[in-house]
Amino acid sequence: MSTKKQTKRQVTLADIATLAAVTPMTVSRVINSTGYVRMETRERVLRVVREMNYRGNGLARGLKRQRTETIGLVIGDIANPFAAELSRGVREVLDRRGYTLFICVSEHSAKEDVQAFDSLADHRADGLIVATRSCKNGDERLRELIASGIPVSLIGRDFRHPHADSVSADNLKGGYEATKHLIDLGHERIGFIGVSLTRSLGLRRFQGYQEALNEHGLTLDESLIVGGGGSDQMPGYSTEEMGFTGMTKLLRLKKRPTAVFARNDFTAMGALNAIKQAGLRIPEDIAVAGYDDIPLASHITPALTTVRQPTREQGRLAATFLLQRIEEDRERPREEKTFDCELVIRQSTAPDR
Amino acid sequence: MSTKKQTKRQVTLADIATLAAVTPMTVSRVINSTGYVRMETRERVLRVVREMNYRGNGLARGLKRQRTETIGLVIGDIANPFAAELSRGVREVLDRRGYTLFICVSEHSAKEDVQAFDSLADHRADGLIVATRSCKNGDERLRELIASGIPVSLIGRDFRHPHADSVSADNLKGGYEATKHLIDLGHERIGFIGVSLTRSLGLRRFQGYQEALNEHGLTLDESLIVGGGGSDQMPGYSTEEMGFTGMTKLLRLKKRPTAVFARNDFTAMGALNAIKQAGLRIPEDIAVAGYDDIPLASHITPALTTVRQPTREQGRLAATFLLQRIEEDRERPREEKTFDCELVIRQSTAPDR
DNA sequence: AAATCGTATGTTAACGTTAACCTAACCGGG
DNA sequence: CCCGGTTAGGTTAACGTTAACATACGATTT
Repeated sequence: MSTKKQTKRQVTLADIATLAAVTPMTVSRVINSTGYVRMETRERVLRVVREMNYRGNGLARGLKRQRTETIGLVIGDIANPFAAELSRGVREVLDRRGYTLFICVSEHSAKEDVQAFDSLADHRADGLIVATRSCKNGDERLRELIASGIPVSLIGRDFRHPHADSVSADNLKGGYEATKHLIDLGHERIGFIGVSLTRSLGLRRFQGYQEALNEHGLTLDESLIVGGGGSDQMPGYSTEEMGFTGMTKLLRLKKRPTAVFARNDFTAMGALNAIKQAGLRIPEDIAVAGYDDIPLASHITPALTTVRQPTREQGRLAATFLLQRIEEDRERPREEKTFDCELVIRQSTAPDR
Repeated sequence: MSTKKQTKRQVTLADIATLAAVTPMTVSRVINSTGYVRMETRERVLRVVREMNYRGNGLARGLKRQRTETIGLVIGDIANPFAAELSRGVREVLDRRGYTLFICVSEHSAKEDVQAFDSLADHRADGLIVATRSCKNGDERLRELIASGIPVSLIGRDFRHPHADSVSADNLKGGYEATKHLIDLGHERIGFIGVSLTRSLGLRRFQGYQEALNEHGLTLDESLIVGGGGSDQMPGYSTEEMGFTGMTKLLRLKKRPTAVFARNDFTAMGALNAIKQAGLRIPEDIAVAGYDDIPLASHITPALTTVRQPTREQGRLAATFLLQRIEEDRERPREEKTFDCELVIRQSTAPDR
């Protein structure tokens, strides 16, 4: 009835108990719907709970129960549609099972990666889903956390551990397929935009590109590999910039490529733009393939040929693995699943000439 | 040295204390670098801490200290570049001050909005930053949380409260400016893509559109208002679809518009695509303006005329307000700031005819 | 009529950490 | 040689919740 000036101390079970003339335990029972409580008592308690605007203290509850019903998701780049779709898949599963998802963003820096792990572990999340790129410090800390008993599920992270489940897409094969598609169309000078030759050669889709060239008797021309300019850790949203400058560089070559494969769709869109501004046509003059099949890919002109990975499924499965480990057997050996990617052919690729 | 099978019970301060032959309090002092501890003791404790792979329990610490050094950010759509940029601004400030950010996503549903608030409140986040669209239930719960003493900072949310700080951009003016720009170019039939006339007329940028038409003696033609098709709550990433179908509808009109203003850049890009596929040129046949200035906007052909809001600044300021309220005066009256938007004129708009 | 059972509570003791207070040794100055 | 201050700890009692156990009473069952 009267609004309390409850600014200093929070309302506790004990406060409710006093006002409802019962013990804290009874209030606890009412709130959690456990044990026996007489209907009349229940209602009296609930009335006070509402009147006092009581909020349970998750810290105390978690401390006592030794679980928080909370899962942490660590992603590298929040602007990335891939991360968005992933988190939807994760949430689909968690929501149904009554878990809350907290997302931490590490913006692709190793330091923040470790910080994110620590925050979530310290707040006693019941489990972690990690979707950031591997890095030495991060992997090291992850190993410690797993050793200390926190269930961990990995998505597309290049890190194996006997007690961490792992989900990924076969990006090597995806990169291979996209490149093979271009080769099958008759292209022989195929550029790759988005890796720097001095680092980040671990990128799976780039390895697929190399493999496809190899297998089809084409030699890798280093002048056709561009991108990864400044930092290798740049957040995804600026990769269209990389696509643009990379493509611009390729267009200035004496013998420019007739096709390019971009490390992701944003990069591809930057490339598309560079080609258009140079007055060339896609796919007639230069064919372009991307990776990820972001929603926009089919909504631009020309629609982008790209590689789709089952992103939401990866999120769902990672969450499912994690919950199994949490609720069933924390000690079981790791589950692992690699999804196939699917080449989506649209209008941005066509035969050479 | 030897790896413990620490799977059941977590390592606690008391465990460390026993092994280091001190009391838990001393270990606590070492870990928090408070009070007096002899160098030798400190090192002995730290050695055990490392050996046992000890992790502090944030729940217990938070319970005791009555603060968790954690801030919750609630956003509606994780795929939205706006949300991404916002969270960067927030994080910039929080990181510097030693706070951890947990992000909750509510996918634009009222129920999930409330759930997100509750999760964060129950886990005793020290404060909340709310960047979701207003809804009745959400506003109601927010009021309760604020009443129960949780500091809240709002971003672009249509909800006022005497004790919640608020940051926003003047989207009405932004919508007005964009529309005026089109009018100044001589356009008289200007479409709007992205609202349904039966609901969501509260959209500020649409109100700006209406106002601009009014002030320049143009009558609002309802057949030029399209979009908002199915759910009004659709996640942002599918809005390019809305732009495409909306624009397609406009193109089929007997008297089609010579310019369109889209509610956001994704919608604008969908519209761009529809126009191109219809064989028309931008901006010669139809001028297009978007809203938000997402990174991609300047990287497409034609580069998109759009309205930029200082997104990162909004995040920074919301976080700053929140920390002030948390650390200085929880009772102070609300701070409020509305940022100006900036019309960014690129190649997608040109004079009529 | 005693034994048994289901219902409706209350009591106690943690969960892991730390603020606040207390003790004791040591050091230099008057 | 005693006093006050610094250093290096230890002790106690919470923070808010709940699992486990204990109690009490009426209703059956034997």
